[in-house]
Amino acid sequence: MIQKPRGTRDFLPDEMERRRHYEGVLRHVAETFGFREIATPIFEEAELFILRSGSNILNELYAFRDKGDREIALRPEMTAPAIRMFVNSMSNEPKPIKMFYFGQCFRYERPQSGRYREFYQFGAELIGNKNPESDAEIIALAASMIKALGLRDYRIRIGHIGVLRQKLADAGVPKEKTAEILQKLDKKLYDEAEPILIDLGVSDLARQEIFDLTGTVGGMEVLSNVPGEAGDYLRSVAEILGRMGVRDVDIDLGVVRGLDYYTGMVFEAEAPALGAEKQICGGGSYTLSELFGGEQVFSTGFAIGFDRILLAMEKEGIEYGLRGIDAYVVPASDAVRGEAYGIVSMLRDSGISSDMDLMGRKMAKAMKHASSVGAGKVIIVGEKELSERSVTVRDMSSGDQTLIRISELVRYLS
RNA sequence: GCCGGGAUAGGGUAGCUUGGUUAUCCUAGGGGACUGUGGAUCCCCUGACUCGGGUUCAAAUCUCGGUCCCGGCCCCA
Repeated sequence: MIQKPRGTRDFLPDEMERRRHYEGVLRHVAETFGFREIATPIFEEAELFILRSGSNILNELYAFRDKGDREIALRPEMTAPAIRMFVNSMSNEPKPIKMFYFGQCFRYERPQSGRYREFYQFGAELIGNKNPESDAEIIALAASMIKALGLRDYRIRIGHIGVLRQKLADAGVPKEKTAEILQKLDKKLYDEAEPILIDLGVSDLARQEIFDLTGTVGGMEVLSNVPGEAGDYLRSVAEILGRMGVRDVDIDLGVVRGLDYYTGMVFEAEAPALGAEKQICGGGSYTLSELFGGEQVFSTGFAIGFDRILLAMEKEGIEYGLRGIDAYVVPASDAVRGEAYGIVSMLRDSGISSDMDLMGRKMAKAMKHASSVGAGKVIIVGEKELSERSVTVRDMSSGDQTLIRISELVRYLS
């Protein structure tokens, strides 16, 4: 038997219906914020992703050479393709450009809980300007999406990469060491960061300031302790979020994100119930367009790990009720089967989802089947009813039955 | 890439320690009883030891390797 490749999944109809439903919830929220959907290719020139993330990502990329000798990679994320698209074809559109996307991405990693080689991301990018308004808008969108899904236990943490980078530079940390230190700080591994800083000759005072900064965690009020431009900036973001009624966010200046290209505000959301792979959303402000041959344009965006957030919802016991089918048409005998085809067809033409027995089952078995496919109503087509140009409509949850004229059926079921 | 735990019908499981009849039970699916009414009962049927090698008279069971899954580490754009 052929198995599916490692780290991939099949989605059976029940699961797919649930996924499509929540995907629709996310789309809807994005649209209410004035974002419009885009789609980009599932594969791109590998170079695109290397430009964004550095050549070390090649290890985790599904990359191959195609028949035309091109270096191709399955997309590992969708920010770079979105910005490439912007540079290629949207750079003269009125700003800000608000776009969102949903689709699968691929990473060659060891699969574990909430981590797959083929996974789904829902993301949004706001291209236009670097200002608190844009950042607040993006955070508000992310917060609204998570809320709309019904997830309860999660935290959104907002930080600012600029402050920390500046601080490290001022303290004399060379550029090539910055990433390593930021990585330690991101995980709050102060014990491991300290000796590196000492080696680099960073003073006691500067080290203390760095640790204090990354340790600035809490509600919006902790921002009053943050000096300088970044402090003012985040206070503006917080102010706008407050006006928008976004409450479920915290400040954590230790949020660092992995990448060099983030320029200012960064944020993450996590669902603690997920364990090791608990991050459900990540984003921030950045510039990428200049890397892809365009002018430098400031953007801010985020991506939600769709699979993870669904997993978190499942762990919280949030259940999705399957829709089932509106009507199931059951001929009472083979003699009236022909009439039943006409009725099911009439219902379908009117937009009422309907099905009928294709297995040649007798009535009792057909009823049973109607029940197992979640039919709301069963339309019993029998000789007795037909003689009055009617059918019997049985409500499957109550068991009540009514005689309805065929000419009235569509109206009755609508 | 590293450490650990797993894999028995479509789903969930017993059996494995101590190798030995036709591999257990539940559920699902198909058919039938009920001759025009589902979620009830009864009967029948379908359907599994992850794959490959080794040990053995004999392997679901012991052993080695592959594959996949799960928990964690690394990484996480």
